[in-house]
Amino acid sequence: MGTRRVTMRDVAEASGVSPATVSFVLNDVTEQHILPATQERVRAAARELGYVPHAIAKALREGSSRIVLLALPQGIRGPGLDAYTRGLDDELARHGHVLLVRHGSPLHGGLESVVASVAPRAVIDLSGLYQDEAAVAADGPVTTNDGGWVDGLAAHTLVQLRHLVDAGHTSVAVALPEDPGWARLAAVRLGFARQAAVRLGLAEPVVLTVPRDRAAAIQAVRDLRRDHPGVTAVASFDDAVAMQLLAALHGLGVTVPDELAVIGFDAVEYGSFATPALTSVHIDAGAYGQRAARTVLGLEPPADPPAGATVVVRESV
Amino acid sequence: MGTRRVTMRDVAEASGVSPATVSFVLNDVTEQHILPATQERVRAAARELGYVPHAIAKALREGSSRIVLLALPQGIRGPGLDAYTRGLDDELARHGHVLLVRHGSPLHGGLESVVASVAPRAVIDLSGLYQDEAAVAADGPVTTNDGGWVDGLAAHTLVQLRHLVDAGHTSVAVALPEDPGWARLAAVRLGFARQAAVRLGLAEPVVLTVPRDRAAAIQAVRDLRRDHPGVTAVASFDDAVAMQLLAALHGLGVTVPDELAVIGFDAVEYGSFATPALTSVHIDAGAYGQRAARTVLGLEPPADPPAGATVVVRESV
DNA sequence: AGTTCTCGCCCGTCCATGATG
DNA sequence: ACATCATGGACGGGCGAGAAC
Repeated sequence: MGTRRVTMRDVAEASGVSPATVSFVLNDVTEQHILPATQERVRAAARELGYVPHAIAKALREGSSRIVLLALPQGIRGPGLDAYTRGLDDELARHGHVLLVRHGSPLHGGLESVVASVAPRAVIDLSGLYQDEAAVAADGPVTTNDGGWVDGLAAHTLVQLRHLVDAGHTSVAVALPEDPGWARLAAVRLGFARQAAVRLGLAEPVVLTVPRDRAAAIQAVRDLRRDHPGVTAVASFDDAVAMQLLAALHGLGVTVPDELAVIGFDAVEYGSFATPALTSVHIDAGAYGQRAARTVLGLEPPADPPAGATVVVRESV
Repeated sequence: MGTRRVTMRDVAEASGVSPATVSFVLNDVTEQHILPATQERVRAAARELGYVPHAIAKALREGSSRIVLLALPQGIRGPGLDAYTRGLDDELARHGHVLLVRHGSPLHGGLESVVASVAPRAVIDLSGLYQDEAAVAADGPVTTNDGGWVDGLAAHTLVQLRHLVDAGHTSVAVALPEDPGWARLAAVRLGFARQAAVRLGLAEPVVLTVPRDRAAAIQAVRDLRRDHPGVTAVASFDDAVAMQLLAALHGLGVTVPDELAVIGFDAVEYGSFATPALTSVHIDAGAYGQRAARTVLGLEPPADPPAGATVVVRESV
């Protein structure tokens, strides 16, 4: 119980040297020449005593902890983001850092106070991607040190639309969620979709906002089909929107994919349980996470751009 | 750029007192009487200089940071857990603490190294709930300082089964995921379901393990119906399993809920997009999170037990 | 020159000790 | 002698430039 923690001074005493020497040995400071014999004694003592460096003391000295903070909004999820997080974590671990996630309620004074009380080595703030409409107006760069995650979304959106083109579609709609919490990201993604349409020689995509309410969603789809009868496929913001769409189309008696094709984004597993099973875009974001890690740590990011996205072909396109 | 951070000594100098006095004032130490006029001067100086206490130094002194760490396994999600996290976060914020989440890969040496480098005030480790089968064997108490979250699951499982009983079912099955990552929690939940069955006067529930693979899932359901024709309802481990089940039943041409009713757990939004829309159990875990926060902070947890779960009635039961 | 040590620093906390009226 | 108000400085644990052997 009351056993005080083992400090460097304990190790120093046990091995008959000064704390400074212990520090040099345990940190492999090459500028400082320590007799191999001494090194051995120090290491042995450290091992025997079970010395563990005190992270807080180290952080005080170094000015920041070895934590990297990933700020995410509440309730934002998805396979792609999971992969991103994993890639980030792995690469950080490789360099002795730890990834901690802050699922930020915008309450609580926001990030600053958290950053102040954690003193992380770096912060990757993705919460700007998911702001309410008020914040959407001021659209500067969404985020910077994300390792290209947001830029990657552009490429992935291209993959999504290209699949529709490859399936023979020439006039498509883009389905966006109604939720204001997604407004910022929805706007970003819509921009990417427009760019992709241009590159693919498609007509300007029709925008379909899908309401939460089931009846309203059905109405929205009905309107789309009436106003834009030429549209034969819908590229969805994500799989949740796609599945809402599928449900609405089922309600309307529209067959998928024959009368209207639907493709999701960021393939979730449960998409395969829909009827028809949802075709979607699988995003392997691990490489982006790794890039982000190297960026925030000030290391050279890998030259080769990350691998992109692939289409998970099921039944809805 | 090179502006050194503002320290307590700067504030002391600016207000003509010693650092000690600044500390007493800013921390509202009542044992130490400081002239109100002096207090005002100190506070004014702190405000003007934009003094922010250095969290790491404080942590070094206090022995631990004001971080509470929530350890979760990779990829574990759900509305209930979200609510739990939010309740936890809110209550911690109310007491000047910060919740940080560690989405732990069991690699990276696990929690210990993270704890060592973060020195959190407390750790709530829910990762034990989601271990592989090897770890399942040694089933001690799953977790302790979770504010009753796990115990709550027992109550919620009772709500789930009770809904089936209220709908007139007398012989039910429990659907569990095949994924070994869920084995531990599945075992726990199955235990709760058995207890609930006893309390409700139901027969011992039949266990249905639902394979990932679609064809295999269909086969499993077919077997269930052949071997246990008396079973008229299935209580699912979670909504994902329930939706798999729905898909399999659709494939078999079994009508839901007439021939077989299905109820999910931890109502996800996309359950409403299934056909038929999935009836599920909504878990309001905020109060559990709050309890957990108070527990780990050493405060008195609220006497009244948290509100339970409610059934989201849609179409599948 | 080759090794090792002394000592101040990082910054906030709080006990023991003053200073003042 | 006695509150009341304020301060010096050790401490937590690791680091590393410069001094010392």
